[in-house]
Amino acid sequence: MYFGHHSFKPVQWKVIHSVLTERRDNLVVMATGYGKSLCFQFPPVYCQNVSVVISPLIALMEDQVLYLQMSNIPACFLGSAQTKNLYEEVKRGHFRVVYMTPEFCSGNIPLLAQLNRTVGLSLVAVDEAHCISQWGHDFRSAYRDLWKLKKNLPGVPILALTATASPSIREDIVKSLNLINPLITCTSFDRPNLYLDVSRKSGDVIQDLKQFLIKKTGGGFALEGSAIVYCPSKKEAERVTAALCKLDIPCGVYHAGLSIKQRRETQHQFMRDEIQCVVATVAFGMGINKSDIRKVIHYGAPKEMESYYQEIGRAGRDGLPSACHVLWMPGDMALNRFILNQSKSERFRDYKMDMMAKMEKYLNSTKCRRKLILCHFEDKRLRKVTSGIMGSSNCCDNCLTHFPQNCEKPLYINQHCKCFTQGRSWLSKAEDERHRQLLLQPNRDLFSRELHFVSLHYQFFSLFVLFLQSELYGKLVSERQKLAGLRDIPPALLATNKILLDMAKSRPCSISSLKQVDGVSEAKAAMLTPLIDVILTFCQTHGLQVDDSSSSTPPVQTESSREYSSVGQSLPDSVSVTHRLFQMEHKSMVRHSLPILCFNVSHLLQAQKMGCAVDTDRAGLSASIYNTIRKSIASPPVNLSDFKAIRSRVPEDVSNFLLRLALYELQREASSTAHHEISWIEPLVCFLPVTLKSIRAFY
DNA sequence: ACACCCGCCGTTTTCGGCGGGTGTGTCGAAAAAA
Repeated sequence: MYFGHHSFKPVQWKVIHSVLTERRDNLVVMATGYGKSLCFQFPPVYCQNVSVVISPLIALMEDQVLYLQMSNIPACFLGSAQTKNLYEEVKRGHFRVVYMTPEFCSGNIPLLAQLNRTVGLSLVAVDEAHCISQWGHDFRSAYRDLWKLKKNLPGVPILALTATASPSIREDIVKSLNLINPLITCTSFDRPNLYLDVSRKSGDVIQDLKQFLIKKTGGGFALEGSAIVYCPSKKEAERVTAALCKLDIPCGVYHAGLSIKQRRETQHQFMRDEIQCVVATVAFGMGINKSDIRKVIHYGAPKEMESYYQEIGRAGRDGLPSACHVLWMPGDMALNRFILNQSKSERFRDYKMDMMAKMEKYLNSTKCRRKLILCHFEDKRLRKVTSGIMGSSNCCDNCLTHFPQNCEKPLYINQHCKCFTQGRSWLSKAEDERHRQLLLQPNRDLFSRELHFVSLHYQFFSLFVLFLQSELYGKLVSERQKLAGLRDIPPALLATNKILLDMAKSRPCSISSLKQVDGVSEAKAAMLTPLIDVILTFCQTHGLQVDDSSSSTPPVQTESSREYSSVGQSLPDSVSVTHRLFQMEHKSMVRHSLPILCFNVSHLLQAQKMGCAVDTDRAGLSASIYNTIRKSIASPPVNLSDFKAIRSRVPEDVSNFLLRLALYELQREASSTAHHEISWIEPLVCFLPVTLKSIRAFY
């Protein structure tokens, strides 16, 4: 099986089905990361013939060929950069997928026709089809010649694919390629894990960018995760690079003024995480297939919504939270205008000026940025895409109304929240293994703040509960790095972060269970075998069960995991972890502290409710408190499930947590079957061995 | 349209102001040059 454990997503299946059964033309507008490649890679493998894929960039083709070869699918590319003579092999049908540039394609239509007669073409795919409209007028006239395909290969379905196309561009694509009655498929343009914001720049690079940097303990600055900084000109890119280098941030520069060798080197270093940041012009674009980019910063106004969306689309492809910042000043528009004025075609110029005006409107807008972007791309006749978008603190600067404008959210928390002052000092100490214990003091202010703020903290602290999982994830990442280094390929090509995350969750311990992970093919599974050893060692050390999800292989249990699972078989992961820490590992809790959302002790209550033993005395429920509670609800008698009524009778200094703990005990005593939902629990402070890496990996 | 560089001027020696000139993004193919 070539594609391993791939369940087709509905849209992928719809497209593939229409190509295979109806031989119909398709226009596919598919969100980044949805998997549009599968639409043209699967049919030729299934039909045992060949797909021709038109792609604008040689680097892009090289990447995809490498990826397919790793999955044991024969693939190649044809064009001026191809040094080998592959024509005979192509004609013999040796390759399933043949990539080519539009220039090569329009000059070699007879080759395609011959291929169709001998081997059979399952389809011709035009990848990055927005190039037809975006560049077609000016530079890539070859894209405009692709109408020849339909004329010369009448029976072959044409598949136009893109991740960025507004309705007018979609129309242009259909017209330019001469598609006949095409099936038009659009997935949502929404990228919920991207936070968007816009602010003004001063021109002082360090002052402008410092807000996105974190201070290292030994002095100097660093970025959190990989980042791209887009600049409007080559000169500006060099200036920004120099400024970041001054701050000791490992970064590289990328623009068309550099030699191919230099550019390759920068991209290479970036893909292998040898540098944190690439400062670039728009030259650094397509083919950047790095899934863990955490930040895309535009240092200068983007030209238009299409390119902006494409550029920010490079962030957070692994689905983890990422941020996209624009820093601009009105003067930036002048350069964009100048460049546009170079164009001879008046119609083209007018169109682009229009697009630029839209961009400027976006930059100045106070409305939800996500909605603005979606409105730009969605079809007016199908106005439903934006309906599900709700403003939230994770969405954009305009939905983050209670934070000061022009201030980055995490930065704001770092600077203004007392709780995080401790967090920061812990982070700096935690570089040292011996100090990796966490005691966060509570802060009552926290609760008087708005709901968004509390939810932010919830998001942050709920990550602690996942610490074991993220610890394993960190180990898998470094092992992948090692493996990729040995093979001299980009780490993401070996396994995306998404795959590693899934592995950290399900902890596969055999090739067969590894193949159950979405996106792991037969060939990939074989290459990822060393990761299984990492998982096994980790699980043994931490007493974790392997093969957490349903798997054909029987799970291996260690001594401690058996002991553990015997008491809490059906507990959710997070509850199990809490319960184990408290009950089995005797981690201490600080009693009578003010409320803090660092560790959800409702897990303890949940565990208790599900029949697990909880040392109530150690949790703070002394005999005297227990008796006080018992007395205060005894006369007149009150329904044990009426928490509100009970709360009003019990002295205020007894926390909700202790009260609930006592109530469960009382209920158990009374053999009552009445249970009630826990709506709000005061969590307590506790020690938790969280590693630095685990927090960084998730936050 | 705008930023930036360079050289000149005036005045009086070390530098600010001014004005003119220049540069300002990207793609692959192919032909021509080295």
